This record gives sequence, structure tokens and C-alpha cells, in this order.
Amino acid sequence: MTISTDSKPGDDARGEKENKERVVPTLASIAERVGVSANTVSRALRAPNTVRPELRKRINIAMEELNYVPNRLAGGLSGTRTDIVGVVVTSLYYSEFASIIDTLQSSLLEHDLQVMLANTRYNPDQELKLVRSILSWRPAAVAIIGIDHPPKVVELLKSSGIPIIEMWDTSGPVIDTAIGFDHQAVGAAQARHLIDRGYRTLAFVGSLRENDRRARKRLLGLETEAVKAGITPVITCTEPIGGSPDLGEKLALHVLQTHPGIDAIVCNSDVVAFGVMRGLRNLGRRVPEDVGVIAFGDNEAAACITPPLTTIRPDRERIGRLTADAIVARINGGEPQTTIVDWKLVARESTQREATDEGG
Amino acid sequence: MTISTDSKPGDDARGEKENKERVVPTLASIAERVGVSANTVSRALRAPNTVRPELRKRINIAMEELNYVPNRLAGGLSGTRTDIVGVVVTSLYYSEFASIIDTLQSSLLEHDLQVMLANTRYNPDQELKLVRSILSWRPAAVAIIGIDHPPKVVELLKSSGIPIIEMWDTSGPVIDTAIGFDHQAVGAAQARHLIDRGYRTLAFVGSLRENDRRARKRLLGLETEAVKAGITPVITCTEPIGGSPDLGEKLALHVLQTHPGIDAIVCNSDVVAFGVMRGLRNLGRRVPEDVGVIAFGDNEAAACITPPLTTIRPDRERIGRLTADAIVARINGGEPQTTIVDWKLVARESTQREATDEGG
DNA sequence: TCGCATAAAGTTATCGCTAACGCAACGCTC
DNA sequence: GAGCGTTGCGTTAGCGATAACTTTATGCGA
Repeated sequence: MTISTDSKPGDDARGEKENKERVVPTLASIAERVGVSANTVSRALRAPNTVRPELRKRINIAMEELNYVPNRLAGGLSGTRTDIVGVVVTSLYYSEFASIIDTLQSSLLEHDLQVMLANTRYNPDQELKLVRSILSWRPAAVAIIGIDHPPKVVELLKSSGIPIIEMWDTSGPVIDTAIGFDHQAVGAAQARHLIDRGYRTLAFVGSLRENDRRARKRLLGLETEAVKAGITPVITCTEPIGGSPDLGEKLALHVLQTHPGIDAIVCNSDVVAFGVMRGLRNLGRRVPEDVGVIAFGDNEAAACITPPLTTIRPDRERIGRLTADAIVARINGGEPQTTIVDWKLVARESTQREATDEGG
Repeated sequence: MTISTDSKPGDDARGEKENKERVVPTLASIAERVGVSANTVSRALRAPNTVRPELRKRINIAMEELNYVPNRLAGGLSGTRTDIVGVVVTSLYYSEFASIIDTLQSSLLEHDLQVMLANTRYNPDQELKLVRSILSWRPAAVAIIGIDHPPKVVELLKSSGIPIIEMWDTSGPVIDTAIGFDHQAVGAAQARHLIDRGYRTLAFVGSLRENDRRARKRLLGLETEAVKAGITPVITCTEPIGGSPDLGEKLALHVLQTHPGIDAIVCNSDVVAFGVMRGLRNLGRRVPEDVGVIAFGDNEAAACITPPLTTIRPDRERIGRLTADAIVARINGGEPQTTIVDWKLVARESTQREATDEGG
């Protein structure tokens, strides 16, 4: 295989000799070449069966030869609607929302809808800026993570007049349509699970960004449920940085130093739990015998680490697919509605206490 | 002939009373409200210091009150360029490209460039469709994973006349600018590492999609280097589906059944390796004593599983950042260039053979 | 006071496409 | 063969911004 790296971007141009200045072809140039009006070319694209087959074929050939790519800025400006769907997520790290985006975008593709992505990184100012930016492209719809947005964001989204799908969280007032689940219930389930398994001294650990409202809801659920059982969990969190194994390890060391009696740790994410378990190992604490660990997210590695991690599995692909469905439905005049998507507590070894000294 | 359109979208004028139908404000409506021409409002946005401060303030207030969001379809059509950057990736699962996208988009945001995302899922037909779709938005630049594209895609990208940044792979002819590394060298390094550690019977395992050219390059490097040492690796791959722990487990069982003598497994991705190690455990093979495992990707969990996984760590964030830099530079007239980004073989326990019976 | 540079706004002409309408040419019915 | 619906394509008028001018104040030196 010969690899030559000096490829001039432009010296291919086998058609137009004098292609010094690349001329991006327009509908009009296609029309001229074929000898019809621009509108006929437009029709050949949008409503092919209104154009004579023979003519249509000639038009298609011309478009192919000139490498015509329609200008959707013009199309969108002229027509009523674009085929953009704005997608706003709060994070792209790890697997948190990647697979939602994955299924969402591939489902939308079937309807010829194009994703415009924005990542707020849990920064509300950025969220406003990005939502504004996305709306300026006059998208057909917007899908956004969460239901807790700055007031201005809500105002903008509402006044845009397009379908707004809020994903991931459904516990609260919604702008239009929501698809997700109740995070407080997740926290409660985590607490219940640990208590049922005989754990008694709970800690919550992780990166709890101020604007990660979902994490706060889970924590609230955890506390509420624990208090019911007469337990007050220890909270150890960091604010600014995101979750990572290293953070988990650090927090595990810290929390067990300050509260040696802790026998169960709830992690804000699986990735943090990975580090927590490493930290526990370094401290000589056995999981699950000495300390139980439960997390949230069901990262792809959760079942592969030692011991396998008990965690919460949200059905991300379902959320992605249902969001795409909802977008299409709403665009076609369907009614707004809120859909709860199931999640599962996947009990693995990390919370499997051998002997339950006190029954749950 | 006088054409009279009964449904004047302008007869709301300033009578906001009858606001049953939401009216999306335009530059003109702001202008009217303030009592200036549309162009002045436009200037207040684009070149604020050409507008009297007092007037500018009134314009800003009006925009705020009406929740004005500029229509960039119009702006892009009229102006020379949009602030869209098309980003084309081959996968969104797991951590493969998520963090590239993450850094890329947040770096671009600093320059007010907006990401439009497309995911080809390793499907060349989809790649063509998506590239066409992205180009139809007249982006300022396109960043795309890989350097091996269908000819038509290359043709379209070249004839678009905008900067094209190819990411992740640099081993071959490039359209314009590339930022990545040589995957064949990665494969060679994997082989050398295993051989140096005393492993002698190598297997390559994973999902090897036909259009994942990078994986094939790594495999080629692996084979070439192994053959130099008189070793012929066993290849066991699946085509259609993507990599996952379950796949890894299945393949590990299979490969050790058919080739019991294997003492080292190279995995196409960390996620596959997670499953491979689980499979080995189930078979009673110790890692790294009986079988060494090396992978590619440096997933966030790689250092947390047991034993910690030896793997290749590409500098994704650097690639993301450099890609953003390159885009900005190229837009501002900089020259195309190819940049090699370092990767690292992170040696952990999964290839740490206690006794090296034969020196490397 | 005139002349001229400068500042601050208004005018006009696109950008490339689509929607709505216009209008031949044709086929069908009675 | 008059009437009328179809088919197939052309014409015209925007969509909402920006760029390039033009026009109208304003300041300032000679």
C-alpha cells in the first residue's frame, strides 16, 4: 500500500477546468444546466412524483455530477420548519447520556431529523447560552436532560412554540412532554436495599454538583427512607469536579477515616463506586462483608469488577427511543404527555452480606 | 395582478393583545418597537460600538422583553458563514469518542461555534447520508472520525471548500487536516509488550466491524510485530455487533476452547477485555499468570477491575482540544497540517507475569 | 464660514430556497 | 367540440437576516 500524504484539496475536480474558485452549486445552477426552472428542481427533490420521470432523471444526474448539496439555511428560512432537533445534555463523560444520545439520534435519523448537540456540563449559564443558540436555528423540537432549568431557559423554550421533550427526570412540573423517572424513588430504593441487607450505617459519596438536581433528588430519597428506619446517613460530597474513580477512592478513604463505623456506601455514580471499592480494598475492608456498596448508572463495567457492583439501571435506550417517538408524534400534532420509564435495582455481590446479624 | 394574502403575518403589528398565536419576534419587530430600522438592531448585535449607547440599551431591553432569538437560518444565508461545526463520529457507546466530543464542543463554545453531531455507527451508507446532511447546513468546518471514508464522502467533503479535520487516525492520505495517531503502531506495541513479558501464544479478540478501519490497522500492527518474533496470533472476531463485556466473555470461552494453549489475549477494546477477564476467571485461568490480557482505550474502569487492565491510553482530550484549535486556525486562514497525538501503553497487572521464563 | 472627516442611522439588494399561484397542454366526458 | 379536471412546469413573492451604500447629523480646523 502506497501512502502519499501530499494530497492537494482541489486538484481532483475532473469536470470544471477552471475551478480555481470552487463554486458551490445552487438549485438555480442545476436548473440552468438541465434547462428548467429552479422550482422544478426543487420539486424533483421534495415531491418527485410531480415531475416527469424522464426530466427527474436528468435533474438527478445533474445534481450528482455537480455534487449538489441543498442549502438548508435557505430551505429552512423559506419553508415552515427545519429538520433539526436540538439535544441538550448536562454531561458527556462516561456512559451517562451517551447511549441516550445514540439511540435518540439513530431513531431520529429514520425520520430524517438531524441532531444538534449541546453539552451544558451542569452549568446553568451555559445552558441558557446553548439553548438560545439552538433555538436560533429554529429547530423542529428540543430534547433536554432534566426538568430543572433556570427560569429564563424555561421561558425561552416555552415561547419558542416547538415541542420540548424533557428527558431523564419526571419528578416535577414539566414544560411540555417528559420521559424519565423519579429519582427520589431511586434513592429510597437504594436505602431500602441496604437496610434489607442488614447494613446500618450509611454514607453517601460522590460529586454532587449544585446543578445536578437529579442527584439531589436521589439523595433526598435516600435520606428520607433511611430516617424512616432510624438511620441518618453521612454525606460526603465534593462540588466542583465531576465523578471519577480517583475521586471515589479519595472520598472512601476520607469517609472511613472520619466515620469508621460506616458499613455501607451509596455512590452517586458507578464510576465513583469503582474508586470507592479500590479505596476500600486498600484499607483492608472487605466488600460486601465489611462494607456494602451500591451505586447508580449501571456502567458497562459494573458487572465485571470485583465484586460485581450492585447498582441502578435506568433504561437509557428506551428513553432515547421514546424521546424520538415523542418528538415525531408532537411534530405531527400529538398531545404532550409524561412517560415514566422503568429502572431496575440490579443486586450484585457488592451488597450481598453473608450473615445478616439483624433481620431487615 | 394584485396578490392579496389574507393571513398577513404582520397584522398583529403592535397589538399584542391578540396573542393567541405566538409570534416569534424578528429583527424587524424589535426595530419597530424601538423605532429604528432593522439594520440598526442588527448592528447593535454584531457591532455594538457603532450604535449609540443609549439606543443600544433600549434595543437590548426590547430584545429581552420580547425574548428575541436571532434567526440564524437567515443570518447564515445572508452572511458568508455559519458558526456550525459538523462532528461525525462512528460510535457513541461507552467512552470511545464521548470525551473527544466533550472537549471538542466545549473548546468550540469558547469561539461561539456550535456542534452539529452525527453518528454513523460504522455504517458507510449512513456516513454519506449524514455528511450530506451536515454539509447542507453550510457548516464552517467538519470534524470527522477516521481517514478512511467512502470515495463519495471524500469527494463531497473536498468540494465543500471548508476545513475538514480528520480525527483519531493519521496513518494514510488525509483530506485536509488530521489529528490522531498511527493505529498500526499501537498494535505493534501491544504485541511487543506481551512478548517482552514472556507471553508466546497470542490471540486477538473483539468485535471487528468491517468498517472499523482503525481496529484493522491495530490488528495488522499486532500481526506484523508478532510474526517478527515467530508468532502467529489467533484471530477470533465477530462482525456485526459492537463490543461489550458479554461478547468478550463469550469470545474468551470460545478461543480458549479451540486454542487451549493461548497465554495472552489482545482485546479490541477495554469493554471487551472486562468480559474476557470474567470469562477467564470462570474457566479457572489466572490473569496474568496463566493468561495475559491487554486492551485498547483506557476506559474509566480499566484501573479498577481485578486485576487492573493493561491497555492503551489515547489522549482523547488532547485530540478534542487540538481539533478545536485546528478548526479555529483553519477558519482564520491557517494552513492544513497533520498532528500526531501521543498515546501511552499503560502497563498494569493484567500483563504482569510473575516469572518470565524466556526473556523478552 | 466653508470644507471635510467621522459618526450614526437609514435604504436597498441580495442569499438560496419554498409556497402559492398561473397557465399551457392534454385527456376525458357528454 | 365545448367544458373541465389533471398534469407539469414557470413566475413571483417572500422567509429574516447581512453587506454595501447612501444619507443625515456632528465636530473641528483653517
